[in-house]
Amino acid sequence: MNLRELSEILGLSQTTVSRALNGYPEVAEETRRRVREAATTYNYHPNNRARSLATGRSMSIGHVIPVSTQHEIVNPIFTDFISGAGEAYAAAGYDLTLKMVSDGDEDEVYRDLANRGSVDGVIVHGPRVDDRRIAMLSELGLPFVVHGRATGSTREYSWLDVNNRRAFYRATSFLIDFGHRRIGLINGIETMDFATRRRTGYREALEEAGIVPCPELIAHGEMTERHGYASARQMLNDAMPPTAFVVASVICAIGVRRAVQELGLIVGRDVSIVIYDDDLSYFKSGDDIPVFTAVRSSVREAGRNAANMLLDIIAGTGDAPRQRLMEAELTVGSSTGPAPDLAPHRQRG
Amino acid sequence: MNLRELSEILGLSQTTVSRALNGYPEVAEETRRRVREAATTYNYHPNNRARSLATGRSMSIGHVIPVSTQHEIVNPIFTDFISGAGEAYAAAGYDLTLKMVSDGDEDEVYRDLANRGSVDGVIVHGPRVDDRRIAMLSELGLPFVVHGRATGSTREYSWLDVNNRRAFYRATSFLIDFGHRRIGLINGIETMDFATRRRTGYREALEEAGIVPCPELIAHGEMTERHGYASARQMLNDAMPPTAFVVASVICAIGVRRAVQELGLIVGRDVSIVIYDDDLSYFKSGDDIPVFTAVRSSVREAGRNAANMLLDIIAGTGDAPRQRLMEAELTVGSSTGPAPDLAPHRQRG
DNA sequence: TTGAAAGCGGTACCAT
DNA sequence: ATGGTACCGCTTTCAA
Repeated sequence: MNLRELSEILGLSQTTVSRALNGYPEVAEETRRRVREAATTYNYHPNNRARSLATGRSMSIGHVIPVSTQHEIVNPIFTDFISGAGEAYAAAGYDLTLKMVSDGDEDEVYRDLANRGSVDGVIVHGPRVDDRRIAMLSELGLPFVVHGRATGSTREYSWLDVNNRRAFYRATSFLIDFGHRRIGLINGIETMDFATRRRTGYREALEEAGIVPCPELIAHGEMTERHGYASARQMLNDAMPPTAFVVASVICAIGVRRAVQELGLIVGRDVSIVIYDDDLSYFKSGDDIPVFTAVRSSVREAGRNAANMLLDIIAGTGDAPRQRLMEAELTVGSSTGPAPDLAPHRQRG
Repeated sequence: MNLRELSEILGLSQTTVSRALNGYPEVAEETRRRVREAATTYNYHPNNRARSLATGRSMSIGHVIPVSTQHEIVNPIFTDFISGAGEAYAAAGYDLTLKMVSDGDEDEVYRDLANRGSVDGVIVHGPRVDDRRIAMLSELGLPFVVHGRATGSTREYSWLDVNNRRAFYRATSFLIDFGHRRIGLINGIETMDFATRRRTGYREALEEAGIVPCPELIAHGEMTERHGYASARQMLNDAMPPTAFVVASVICAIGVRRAVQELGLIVGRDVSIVIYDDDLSYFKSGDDIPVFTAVRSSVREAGRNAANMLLDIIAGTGDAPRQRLMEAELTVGSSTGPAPDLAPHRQRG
């Protein structure tokens, strides 16, 4: 059933039927009622492609997810983020076009999206330090919002980010306040922008307390159990081992804990662990971590916010780039027991 | 730059230009060369929407992911599956439209997708036992492939699945062969079709060995650490505790291990654990599991296969429903130590 | 308040 | 081998 058929049945013009269905004010209420009824009866649904062609808007937003060929993990936080964004799109009648793209081909994917008009805007995921995609998208004229930020980009652009620097500043300060002086940082991949911000927050906290950051106590890598294990193991074997860790993901923390245990140390007594993770849903507030502090933010909400930001931009409600920094939530305690004593227990040597 | 403009520049008709660009044989090679060159020079890209309207194909595939409102977890295997499917789509010039949809609205989403012609086919994710979506999609006439199966559906339909029954049959038999008689099953949510198949495989292995399956040794739930912990804990506190567990996810297994340890038992000595997981990439072959057997299959490959299956169906290369069962891969050993002795160590009581 | 008709940017049939 | 033209299904001026 298409518009022409429906209008013929009703004995009205396509114009009127279209207007009635799209809520134009000049249609008589009685006519509108008839049209709506007929649309339901005959199960009429406007064809998306035709509408898109006529209006020039595709009513779809692109999400481009970099899938690294080296790092086999597709970050699950994308899933939550997108799920939040999806809600916003559904409410606004937009579709979501997903592009998983391996490292090299990214530019082309964006160009293609813009050139072929398959989407009205894009959300950029996983920005790297000094990400060149931002300049490219600005030039393409395709509206976009970055999930995260790209340090070093000279242009203005729209983004939504969690305050990673602040979260890690707080997590580190938290440990320092308990008396820790040697604190290891198990961080993400160094080229990712969020990892550099986290490191900055960590460093700031140390420096503020008069502690000189020590390169051996900072590890970068993919967020896996193995990375947590290997990094912690190495740090703990050092002449001056850390008494605490700030860990950038729950999964990593599991590895850290294993390393600690293998050395005959006890988590929460000999070594304290503070975890940051964008999403702890798998662990229901860190069930598996006997001693922990979780700094958490709602990824789903971030997705919804970013999507709405982009829809606003597309609607042209304003031209200036929009920025939004979400603060992370700090939770202290363990769901499996009493709140841990985070003070360094004794000096080992 | 659109087709009309390009053809005017070239002094050719739109028809010829279109044919040249789309590889029709009747175009003179010299003409084709000129056209291609001009297309590059003027950065011409055909508009997707217009093409879709003209051809009647949207060149997009829908993936509908059920996002349960109760269970806050979005299964990360979707991510890998979709990433594999994305490769297939990219190669075939298709887009991927993603719909994350909460329980209630599913029907409407499929109807909408079909009615508005936004996609040429869909992949159905997370089928439940006797899933009504299959009947609905058949009636809608929208080509679809199910990732998994729906027991109880009377119709023929296309699907791609991992042989869950067989994987759990093997995992269970494996433990039985080592002498275990009381084996706990930590399974997924009961209404999910894959969970019932897994349970069937587990039961078959037991029955074949003359062991009567015991309801207290079967736990269903969301695949979280908490579920693994709580279920294992309860089973181990029973008068007749299990000497081994078959666990349906790595995350669950972490909880199982915690439960075992809390009771002063030792994994690999007092209690054996066999894990099945669709994707172990987070753990790099189960780093964190000192004793394990992983039955693993490549989710990404499954996604690619399912996508190609659907594209075949759409291309009409055949009309009969296609089915494909992928066998899981069995790995025995631990990356963190020697292959474990899986025999039950001693009788506790 | 309603309708006629000109697009939107391609594809594909029918001529030549 | 190339061109003319009628669509595809909807939106949107302009006219009545």
